[in-house]
Amino acid sequence: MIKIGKWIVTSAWPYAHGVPHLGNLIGSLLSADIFTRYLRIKGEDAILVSGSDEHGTPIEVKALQMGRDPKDLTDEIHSKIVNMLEGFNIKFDNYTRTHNDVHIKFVQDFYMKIFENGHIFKKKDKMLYCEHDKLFLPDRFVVGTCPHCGYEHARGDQCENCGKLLTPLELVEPKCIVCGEEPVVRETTHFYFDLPAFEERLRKMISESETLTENAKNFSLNMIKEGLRPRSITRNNKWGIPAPFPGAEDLTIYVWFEAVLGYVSAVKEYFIKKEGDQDKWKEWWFDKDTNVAFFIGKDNIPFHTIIFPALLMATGDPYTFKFYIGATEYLNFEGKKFSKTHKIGIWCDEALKLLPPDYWRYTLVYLRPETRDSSFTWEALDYAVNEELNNHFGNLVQRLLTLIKKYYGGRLQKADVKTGDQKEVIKTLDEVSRKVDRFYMDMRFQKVLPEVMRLVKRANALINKERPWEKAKENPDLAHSTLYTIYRAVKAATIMLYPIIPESSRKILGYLGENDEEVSWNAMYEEPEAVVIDPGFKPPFNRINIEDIKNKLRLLRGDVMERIDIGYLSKIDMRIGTVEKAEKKVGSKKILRISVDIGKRKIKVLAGLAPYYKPDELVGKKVVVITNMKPKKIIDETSDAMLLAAIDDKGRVRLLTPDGDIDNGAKVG
RNA sequence: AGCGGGGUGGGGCAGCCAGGAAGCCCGCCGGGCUCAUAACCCGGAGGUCCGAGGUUCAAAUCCUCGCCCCGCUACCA
Repeated sequence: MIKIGKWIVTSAWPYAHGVPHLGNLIGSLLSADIFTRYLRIKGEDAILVSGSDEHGTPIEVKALQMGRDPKDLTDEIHSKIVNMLEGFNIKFDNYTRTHNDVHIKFVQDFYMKIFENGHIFKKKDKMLYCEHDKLFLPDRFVVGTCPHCGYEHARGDQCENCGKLLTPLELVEPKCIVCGEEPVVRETTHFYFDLPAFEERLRKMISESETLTENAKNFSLNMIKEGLRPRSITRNNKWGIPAPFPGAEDLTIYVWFEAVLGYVSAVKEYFIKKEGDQDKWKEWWFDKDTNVAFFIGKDNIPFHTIIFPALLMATGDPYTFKFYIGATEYLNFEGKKFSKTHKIGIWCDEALKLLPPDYWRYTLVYLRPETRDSSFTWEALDYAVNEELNNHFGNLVQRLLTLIKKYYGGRLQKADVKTGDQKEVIKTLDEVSRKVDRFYMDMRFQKVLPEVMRLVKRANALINKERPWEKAKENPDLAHSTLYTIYRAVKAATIMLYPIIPESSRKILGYLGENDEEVSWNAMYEEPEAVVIDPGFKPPFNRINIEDIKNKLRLLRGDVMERIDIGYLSKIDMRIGTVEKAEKKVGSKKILRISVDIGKRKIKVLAGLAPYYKPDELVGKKVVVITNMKPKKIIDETSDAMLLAAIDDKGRVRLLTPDGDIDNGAKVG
């Protein structure tokens, strides 16, 4: 295998004022994880770093409103994000934060160096200042009347009504968004980065880049053509990294210009923590052959193609510019933008309470907005998980394992391909793996899925056509080679999906008898002499019910569930009954077999109450029974009804019982 | 306004750069199979490829004009 060199993989730093939503996840953090996993199974040397971006006005204001210390607030949110990453199996080598000593010192030294190199200058500016909150107000913290159309709720940067771009000073009757009072104009001095000085070098760097996409290049070159402007790099915030320049005692570095340097400082911190080496990071960042992959949203492209490189250039240090930008468009939620205030969307912490991480990871890749905005829909989740992951892929795995276990005692010797159809499957495997390899390298993860599915479907078709369950007796050689071919296809599909669904892939590889910790891309081309499967295999995925998940989400949020009408309720026949007999079902830990007298007849219920009630406690108790449930088979016998019980968050279970005496058979409603 | 993306059977998309019989997935209709989680496989119906004009032996694909959708636009994180 050809090694491409060292890789630094990073993602946009989540802003620490809340837990990211599914759109943030696929755009940056998850994509970076997938790419890194891909590089590693290909044998590449990669480190994955990112962190929480915790400075800046929004957090300062939020803390102010909550009466909390900003650090205290970001501590909390940072740890939530860390938990969330763990939950989604997103494994960073260093997931850090901007309020840490290594970063703070790095940023100050970095800007001091640029300052000494003469690329930073001072300029006086007029800004709105809120005397009540003692805060300079950035664009979006001011609202007022639009001078063009008279719209009263125009924001400081743009009027949503007429679309014109504004500056806060143009607003008629401006108001502070925090307290509503009218701010005053104040003069402040800020430090500016001389971006235009780098126009030529940037143009050269971008147009000569062999790693940036056409799209990113054109977009960036266009901006340079329109002319770059100096950018102010300081703010009046208290919550931030103090600007190191002489005469900048009251200023902090503007978050944008500070957080990006985390890409470098997080690598530095990684090597300090790992090897105690202060300078090892330079072997990575100062190596012209080190590849740097950024996973960001589309709005962030110029920052990574223009501003960040210009800053690196300004230091005079030999930074690598072998940049790969994996920019995504936006993921919307059922056609609308994610919005916390309008409760549109799903947030990562909620998502983990609803489904296993791999189900989300697969669905998010399925929806990954690579060429245009896409939209999360419940139908897409349903399709991705139930059809593709479960019915096609999961079921194929289950079929293969069952066939090997049933007809070959769990051990399959190597076999050569025997039929044209088997040959076709292997040919598909080769084709698909080549394409998938390219898609990963080109950061087109979404395209991986239909390709792998093509192989999976071919494999399913081969089983149907060659009928190994019947040929195992009449033509064992044929059945044998069919199964070995399927085995190769399944293993290949599993490895190709590993970066996307790592937990499940590892599990499946374990079932297939691959017990290595390290997953390797090349293993998919190997043909072991014998395959010994794990006899304890289980279906790798389960079908999900979308309505249940929606309801679970409503419960999580404390929302009311879907409204139903009275007719719906009247279909449920609930009766009062008395428990007549109760006994533990043999061979089950949880199930009790209960007979309930409901007046005119007796009814049998199998209920999972053993952990909560002793059989004797139940006898004689008045309970509520749903008598018209469809019979449900539990283990080896059927249950004809259901008892109503309540369960709380602590996992306690209590049966419902009527208040006072009432006859058995009384209708509940 | 500027820049970018897009308009292809009921829905979602590929194909367009390097013109040559319109493809994939879902849905729908019909059939097969029972190894597999009512899962799997096969077949069928269904399209003025936004409109108009042009280039060409040949255009979804190239050119011109127009219509319609969506996103981005840097001292916002």
